[in-house]
Amino acid sequence: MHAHSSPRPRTGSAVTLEMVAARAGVGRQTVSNAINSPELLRPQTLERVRRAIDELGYRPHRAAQALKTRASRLIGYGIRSSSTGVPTPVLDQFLHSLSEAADRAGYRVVLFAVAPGDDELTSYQQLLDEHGADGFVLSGTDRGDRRQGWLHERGVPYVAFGRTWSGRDVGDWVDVDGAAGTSAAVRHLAGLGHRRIGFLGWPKGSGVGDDRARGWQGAMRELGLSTRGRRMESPDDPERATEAAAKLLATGTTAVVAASDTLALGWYQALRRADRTPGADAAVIGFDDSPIAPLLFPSLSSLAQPLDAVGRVCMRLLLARLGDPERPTEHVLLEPELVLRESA
Amino acid sequence: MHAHSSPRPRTGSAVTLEMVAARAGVGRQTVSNAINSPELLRPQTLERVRRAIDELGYRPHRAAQALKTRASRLIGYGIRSSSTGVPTPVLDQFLHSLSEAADRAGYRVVLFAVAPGDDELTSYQQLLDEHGADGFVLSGTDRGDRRQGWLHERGVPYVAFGRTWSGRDVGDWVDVDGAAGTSAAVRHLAGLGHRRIGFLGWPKGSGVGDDRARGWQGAMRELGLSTRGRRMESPDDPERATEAAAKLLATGTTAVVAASDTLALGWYQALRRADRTPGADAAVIGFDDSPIAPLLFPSLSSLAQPLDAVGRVCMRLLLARLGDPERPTEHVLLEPELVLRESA
DNA sequence: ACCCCGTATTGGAACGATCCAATGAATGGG
DNA sequence: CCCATTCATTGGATCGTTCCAATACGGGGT
Repeated sequence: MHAHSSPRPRTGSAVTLEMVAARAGVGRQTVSNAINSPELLRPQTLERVRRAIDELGYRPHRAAQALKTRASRLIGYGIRSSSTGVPTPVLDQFLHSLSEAADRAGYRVVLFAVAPGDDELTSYQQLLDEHGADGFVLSGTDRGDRRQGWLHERGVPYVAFGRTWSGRDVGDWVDVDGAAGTSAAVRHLAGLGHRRIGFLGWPKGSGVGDDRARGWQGAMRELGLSTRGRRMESPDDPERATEAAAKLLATGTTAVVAASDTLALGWYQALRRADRTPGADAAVIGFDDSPIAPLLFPSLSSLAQPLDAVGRVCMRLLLARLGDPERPTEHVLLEPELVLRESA
Repeated sequence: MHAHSSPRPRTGSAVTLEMVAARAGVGRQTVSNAINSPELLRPQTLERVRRAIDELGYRPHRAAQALKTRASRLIGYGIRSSSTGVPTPVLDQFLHSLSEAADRAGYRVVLFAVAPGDDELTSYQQLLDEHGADGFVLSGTDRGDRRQGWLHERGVPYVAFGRTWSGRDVGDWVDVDGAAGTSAAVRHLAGLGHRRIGFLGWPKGSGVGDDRARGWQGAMRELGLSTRGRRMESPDDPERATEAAAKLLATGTTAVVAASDTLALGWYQALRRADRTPGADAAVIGFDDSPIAPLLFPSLSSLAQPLDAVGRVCMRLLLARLGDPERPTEHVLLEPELVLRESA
């Protein structure tokens, strides 16, 4: 067993194609081919070049490649300026898987600050003009989002995490099927014997929220259960959510599906004020499986968005689009996973 | 009032220096100078060139710049592979402010996946060899972290969010002063009349945790309060935290400073089991001000890390280092902010 | 009028990769 | 044995910028 330190040379990073070529005793282009079209080389030559490459620790200079091939192998991810108040949600794990998937394909994710307000598009324009990205990933699309249309018009490759909520449905997207999630939640609660299942949602008008409401509604109908008076709305705020939950409780609702974990917490609090506790006889299922869910007492069942998968699929669609700008658009809906804990 | 659409031309992004030069009727280099050293031009020429630049919507091609200047104007941020289990914490807001600060300085943050395990350093090596980043930002430094030493040896510019917990203290870093935070928390609780103030911490050996414990200890001593039997340890897990908190409660502890919000939740739960409720007579202050803090009932007071500031300062130090590799290293400690809510 | 000097402006060369057309080597058929 | 044909390999030109050395310009001093 040899020494622990890797045998690979930690050469100073000024190795060029030409140097590798000299070492291997071949021409410059042959080395390039060894990397990009190995099938062109005679096996024996290939072997010799490959040895030279890793003896010298050669890596192609990305800027030089980008300049010649007109492709930066960078994917832009615009993060909206914090001055808009709310930072982009759940971005963490999504970015993680996105950038891992990108790496596997030889791409990288580059973050850029998006100017708030009217001219958020100029940030995209700028990155494009600079050739600073080959394509984009959007997230947090909402009604009236101009980015999809804008990018589409210009034929810029992109994928959105989140469907097109307004305007024509253009471009590739990946989204989580909120309706399928809430629908599964309803069926689970019904399986536990609940009949008076309510929905705690956001005010109508938000694409995401309405989608989640629809799943509850659909499942209730299929099961032959009445939805009358079982739907309450509240902004995503604990105090208001508690009030809305209290109203549901007053109508004899025994279980609730919530559009977010925050709203689910409203149900917790409403129960507590009524001197009851969440669980078998007063169940609740939240949405997003935020880090708080397992920490609550009792721990909160919730619908987890498959963010890892979303990231991977986004990158798959984007790469396909980069490879063939003319291919038909593709939409992918992924199902959230019902994570069962004590609250249901 | 003119039409809403911006008057700036949305030119296809193939504008080069040469084209601008032709339009302005000057030489190629003059345009370059207009951008990089405007003081060299006669005001009149400068004006003419500038007009040509934005008539054509010119932006320098970053790859070409990078190739010639040997600087990519990209900052690498390695995110560890998810297969290690826990995703990097609190990364969200930090990345946000980091990348905004970078943008303001004409830099951008590029994410790269770090191979887990032994050879995480090869990911850094690779990015360097490719000239894919001019410097790095690290976060989540812990004991036995080899990255700092490795980068330092090679003279690679970097900043760490998190001090060097082991080995020689090398390189620039920015960190949050955990001790100052817990110390402020103790003083606040003492100001409310508490005398038997406990500490709920992580097992000894983690740099961050020990630091937070130290602040509590120091403040207690200064106030002439005894710490005997008032410190309990638990991993960051609700159930175990509850047990530890229960022990503190049993010794008559009336207020607790916790090393994390999760641990603080343990105190909540211990109280609840004893049929009491967090608040004036049984206070607690958490750490990190996670999103859950305001959602709890009662809402949790917590020490918020100034992540926006950390991001900005990281970028400031890194830019300074990039500008002058020989400058003395700089360390910045920022104080967390005590966010008071119902629990204290 | 001449020369000189500083300021303003210029085009060639280079960064390190890939594209392309051309060359050299090897194979096979007549 | 030679030429045609394929296969393997090569060096020149190029991407768009900046560095560099050289040139053109405009006065001021003698």
